[in-house]
Amino acid sequence: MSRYNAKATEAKWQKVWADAKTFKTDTNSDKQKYYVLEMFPYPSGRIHMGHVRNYTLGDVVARYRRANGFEVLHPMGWDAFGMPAENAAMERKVHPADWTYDNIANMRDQLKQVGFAIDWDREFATCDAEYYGKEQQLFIDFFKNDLVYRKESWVNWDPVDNTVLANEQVIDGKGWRSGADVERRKLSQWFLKITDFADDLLDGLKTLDRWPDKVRLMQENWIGRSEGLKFDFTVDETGEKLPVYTTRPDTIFGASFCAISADHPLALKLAEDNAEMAAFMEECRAGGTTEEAIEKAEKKGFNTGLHVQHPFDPEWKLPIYIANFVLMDYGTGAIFACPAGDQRDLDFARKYDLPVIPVVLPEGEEEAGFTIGDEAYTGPGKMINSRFMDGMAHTDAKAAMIDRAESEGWGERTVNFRLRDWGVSRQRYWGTPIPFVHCDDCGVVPVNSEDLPVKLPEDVSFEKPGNPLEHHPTWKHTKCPSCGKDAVRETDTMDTFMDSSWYFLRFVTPDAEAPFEAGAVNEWLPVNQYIGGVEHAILHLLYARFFTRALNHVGRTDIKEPFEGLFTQGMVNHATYKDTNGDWVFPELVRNREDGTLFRSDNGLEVTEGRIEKMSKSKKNVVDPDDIIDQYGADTARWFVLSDSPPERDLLWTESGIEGAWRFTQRVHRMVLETAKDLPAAGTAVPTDLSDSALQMRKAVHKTIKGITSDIENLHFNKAVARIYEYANAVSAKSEGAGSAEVKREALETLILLISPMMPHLAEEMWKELGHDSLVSEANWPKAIEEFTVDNTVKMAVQVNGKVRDTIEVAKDMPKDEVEAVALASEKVKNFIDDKTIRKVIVVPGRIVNIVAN
RNA sequence: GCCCCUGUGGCGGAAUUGGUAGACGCGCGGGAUUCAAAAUCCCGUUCCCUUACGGGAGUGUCGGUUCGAUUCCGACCGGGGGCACCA
Repeated sequence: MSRYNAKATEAKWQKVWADAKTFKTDTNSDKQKYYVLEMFPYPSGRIHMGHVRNYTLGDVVARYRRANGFEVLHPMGWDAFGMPAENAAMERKVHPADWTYDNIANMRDQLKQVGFAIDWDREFATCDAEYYGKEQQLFIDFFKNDLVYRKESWVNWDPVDNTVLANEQVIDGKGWRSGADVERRKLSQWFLKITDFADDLLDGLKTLDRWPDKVRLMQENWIGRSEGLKFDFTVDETGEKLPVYTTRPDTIFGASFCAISADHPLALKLAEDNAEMAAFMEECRAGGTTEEAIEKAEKKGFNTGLHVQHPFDPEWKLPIYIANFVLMDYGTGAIFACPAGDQRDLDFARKYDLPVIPVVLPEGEEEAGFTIGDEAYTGPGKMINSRFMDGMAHTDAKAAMIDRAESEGWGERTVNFRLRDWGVSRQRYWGTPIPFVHCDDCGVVPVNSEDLPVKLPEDVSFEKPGNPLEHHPTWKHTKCPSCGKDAVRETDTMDTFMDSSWYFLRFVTPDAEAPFEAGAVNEWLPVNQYIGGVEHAILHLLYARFFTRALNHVGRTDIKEPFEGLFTQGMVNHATYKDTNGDWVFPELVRNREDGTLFRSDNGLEVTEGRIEKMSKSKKNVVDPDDIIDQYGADTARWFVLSDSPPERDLLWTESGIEGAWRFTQRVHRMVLETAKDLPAAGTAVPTDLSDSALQMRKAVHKTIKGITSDIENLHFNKAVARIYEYANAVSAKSEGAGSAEVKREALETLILLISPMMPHLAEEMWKELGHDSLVSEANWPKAIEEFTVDNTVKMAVQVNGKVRDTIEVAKDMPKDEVEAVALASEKVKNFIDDKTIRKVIVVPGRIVNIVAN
């Protein structure tokens, strides 16, 4: 018997599907709709195993839903704008567009080889003017609805390359290319008012019950809603107001200083004639801006010499410091500090020798001896040293303080968010141009919609540092859309997260004149199952949720949430290898010696195996999907990425694992070919009279259908794979007598149907081998016949004092007392009860009997 | 620093969510087939004691709740992730 030729067979069926447009979606179908989407890829050049895993997961869902009668939308596109294309342009002198479209062509070919059930007719790239022109339209819509504004904002500035750097391009405070010290600069930039939706984005999380809890929690923390008190201090020396926000108004009598951000207006004003202070503020700005950097940095301050009056005692003066841990973006950019109740404040107070007054007494502590050492106390407790709040629980004190401030009129209850508005300006070429014009007379004016898209100029140079749009000779010179006078185009382009915030809408009606057709979008959205990496848990998913709300707000859709179900898959890992020179070695070059040591096949150097890590080019622990498909076929690769690990966890890629998967594809092929000729014709009914072994097999068939169906519904693909292995063993078992041939056919056909979402090419080939003229991709998902999924008897463990001593097989519906009698009758059990007295017998029907004796 | 996740044989992982721990796969050992190999098939495989029959221990560590804990609670130890211009 010939072996299964995966390569030829897979190409054959891919052509059949493509020619027949098997996976084309009818947007206006009457069938129940199901939208399954994997996060679209960045066209980096070649697909990697992470892509194979991601798109295979989605493909199983898509094919499974199709088989269950849904009209499935499963599209593919390209997240095609972004920095790597510009880097390639600089390094290799290729145009970003050429580089990107070449990469797309490559990756499209690669993806098609894996045999995904995708409607390729809907494909687009976000760098198509056709796409980003619509995005510009939406941006102008948002502008007209007051969701877009401009403000000054800080950027990382590379003074040598004359360019704005992304955080990842700043390494130890230096520009990644120039090595120059990075400066912070203020630029006028475009923002989207995501904060308008902060409460709604938070509330919406509660409705997303098919999202991982982890992702919802991350978003919740990101939005960071807090309730507190906002009030004005009075600056003692000047009488000015200094607004502060605090989430701990209960600790106000523990206040020992006031801290303001280095970007605070008061600080800026004071620094005008204080060079030392200005230098300190510069130093604050030079530090990292990430939360981590701020939290880890040493707490430093600069005494302004000014004071504020305590709100409850005008004679009580608190010094005002400029501090490096206070952010201008959060709250009012000014805080009062209670060192006893906040670690940062405490570190600061110790450093500058400021008072530390405990105000919250932990339970079990005596007020008399209680002091704060090196650790602030942030937990619950009773108020002390706090006048009218003394004795209250700290939470009650917080409410009482806010109430008092409000009734006395000097402060107000305030909800604050950590979430900041979304800065979408990028000073780069390869992105969606922001469709605005700067006119001396009319100000900032949107481009007229009939003039969209504002296309990127093609003749650009990356020789000069900085934004190519900025120094293009003609592109930015235009006429004002409003008054017609000479004017200048905006040269900022949009954050690529804009592009990925609505692509899932465009897929529904990819040829629409408008960005999308609302009617169809309202029918198809939200996406029923969205699948992608957890690295997008916050930004992409939050921006997409915001964008969807914004579109709803401007009247373009009826939907609020874009993704009903979310699944975040794990990474693909592989062992790392290093040779004796300390160079990383590709796994394909590593060979085994008899004694278990490793060497390089190309130069014979000794190799040691290192840690298991995420596949990455830098460590060379990568396996190229093309090589795997070439060697084993796409089905084997698909089968392997589905097996072994739960999809939400990391997958360990191993040579032996992929070989195991390959053996199974061969096994299925062999099982069908060896047996097909002896089977009754396709469509033969299974008789009701069955021999014992035939009945046994039929039960396995229907139990398996039931199990696999539930596994796939719950995305437990690794369990489905394990169950199919078990099932294959059952189908291979001998069965003879009445009905055995008919059951064998049913069993084999079921096997093929069940693997068809996972190994579609093999399934197609075997379906034909079993005598079918139709495509298995068009076949219905098998239905379990309930009567064959249940057994009349059940095996139960019998424990004595919690230890299993025997198992009994009893009728499924046997009453408890009878089960107990059977259990007690067991010789083995009797031996263990011995002369002990039976105190209690617990019978859990169908599960266990536990006899407690002593 | 803060927040979150995770820990089960030699390995990846199952365990109907409080009810027989180790399904299934990989690896390993033994056997069959073969002139031989590849491929394939069968048997065994948590650890310790025992020829066997059996018995004991066991889900990172230490406690707790329970008739019963991989599962729930507390503390600790190890590994991983996120923290605003990478996408």
